[in-house]
Amino acid sequence: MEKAFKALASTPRRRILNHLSGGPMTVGEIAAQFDMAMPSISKHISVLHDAGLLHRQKRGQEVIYSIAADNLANSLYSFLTPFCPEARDIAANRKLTTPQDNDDGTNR
Amino acid sequence: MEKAFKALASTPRRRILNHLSGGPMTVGEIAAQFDMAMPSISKHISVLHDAGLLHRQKRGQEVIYSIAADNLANSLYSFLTPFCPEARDIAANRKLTTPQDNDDGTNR
DNA sequence: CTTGCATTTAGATATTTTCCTATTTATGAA
DNA sequence: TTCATAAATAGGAAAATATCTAAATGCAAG
Repeated sequence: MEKAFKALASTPRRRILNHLSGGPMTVGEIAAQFDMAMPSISKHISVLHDAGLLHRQKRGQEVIYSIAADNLANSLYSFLTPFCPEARDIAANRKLTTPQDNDDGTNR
Repeated sequence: MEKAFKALASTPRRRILNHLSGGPMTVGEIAAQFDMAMPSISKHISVLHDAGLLHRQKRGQEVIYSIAADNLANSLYSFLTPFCPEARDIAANRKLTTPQDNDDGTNR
């Protein structure tokens, strides 16, 4: 959870997540949205992936990332629950409604 | 929201929030839980307060802080909604169930 | 095998954050 | 007023983060 919060503490990284909310994208497609050198974007993406917030899938020479919605929600909900107990309710039945949940073992 | 995420990205600050989940406390009471110099704690608290995550109330020479549960929930929920739409439901009726919501204008 | 494209890694530098000690401010009590 | 206590501010050193350019890696096509 530590990693998730660190990952979310950066505006570029939150913007990357927002772009990805439209669906899976390659690194190049993400980078095209930013006025930032490719390696910097790549680093941000890897921080998000390291935090378990992104899924990763290779297709040829491209790498496609998508939001790990489940883990994103888990991190925030489980943090929030002690302060705001009714968050538990939604956390409980989240699995029923969350859309994407594909996976990959391709860890570098 | 930027400030809230930055504030939450620190382990000591999240620990402070956890301590405060037990109820309002003075700076000294919080500091007693940490192996860290008082000014450092004071700074962490002020970062949390700046982010709107803590309420502040003076009583004599003491300053009492408490969790601004509403804003904490708001920040996280509103961020999460695009990725996890069902979060909206809980966000909508949150006001009905959230416990503490006292306020103070004492802004430094 | 060589070339080209997508992505990542390395290394350097600038900025930001963290945490300390010393000092200041604000309040209450003698 | 003077002294003591709670909290905040100031200033500085050390560590972490962000970003760049240059180089390396992985894959596919000719």
